[in-house]
Amino acid sequence: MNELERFSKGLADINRLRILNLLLRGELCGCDIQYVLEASQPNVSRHLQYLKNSGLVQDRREGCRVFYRLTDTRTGTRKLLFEFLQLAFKNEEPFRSDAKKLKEAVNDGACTLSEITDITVSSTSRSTQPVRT
Amino acid sequence: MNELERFSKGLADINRLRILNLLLRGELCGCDIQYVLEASQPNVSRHLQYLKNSGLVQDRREGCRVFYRLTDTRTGTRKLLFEFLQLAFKNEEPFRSDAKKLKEAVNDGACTLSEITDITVSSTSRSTQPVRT
DNA sequence: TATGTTTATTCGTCTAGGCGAATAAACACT
DNA sequence: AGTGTTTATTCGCCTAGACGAATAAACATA
Repeated sequence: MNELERFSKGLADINRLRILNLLLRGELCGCDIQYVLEASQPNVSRHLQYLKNSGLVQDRREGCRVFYRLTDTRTGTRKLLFEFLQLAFKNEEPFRSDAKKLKEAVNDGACTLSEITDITVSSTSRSTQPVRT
Repeated sequence: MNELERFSKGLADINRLRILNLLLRGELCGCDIQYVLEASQPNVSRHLQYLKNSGLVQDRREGCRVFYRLTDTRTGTRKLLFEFLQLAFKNEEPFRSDAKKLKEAVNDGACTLSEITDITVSSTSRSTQPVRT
């Protein structure tokens, strides 16, 4: 399967689009994604694996958490794709409310957010321990 | 289903991507699309219906032929999407060879091509009758 | 070792959507 | 009416992929 086809199939689900929308704001751990999407844990995990296999997302383990981030947003087809998505997400639901909810979660002390691009976060809002169960 | 999701599902098949690649060159009738893709007639027709339902393609009947074209490439999310696709198709197979084959078909006297954007066509190459069975 | 947290996988189930063969439908032309 | 061209749909079949429940696995820490 060629690259563009893999990317396109990666986008072909509303939950995966919502995840990409969140990851455009920076690296996130699985539990925060799950919190924003209000989806089941296996659901979020499965879609994250699908996105990894599509070549759109990478991950990194840190203790018992896994952090997910977009793959190489600076070159090639992915760069163009992420630029398109950034604009397409901007004014459509549920992407707007998801972004809002993510911002509030971060302010409430969500797991972690490195490299915030689109929303402003005070440095005191970061914690190593989550506030939610 | 929201607009971005419909568009994304519209892209999630290699034959539909190949069709969009051709339609980026201009309006085309079904038989020419079928000729370039070397797919079965029901296959091409089904994917064209899917693209119509996704809101990416429109059609227009003219006699016993139906001509397909991209929907409103000049505004909103579609404009951005088609700009992305135009670049993404540029250097990847099978989109390059499809474009080449389309160009040759047009020079050989394919059905019709209005509004050529990417390839040059001599005015004498257009005919109302197809050369192929 | 025992417990809690986070993530991944397996299982069974279901639906969307892929395919070609065959048929129908729309249209042109004689 | 009859024939040919082009497009759409139906049929039966099959696979990919969606889902939650349950379980396993990875890790931290008491």
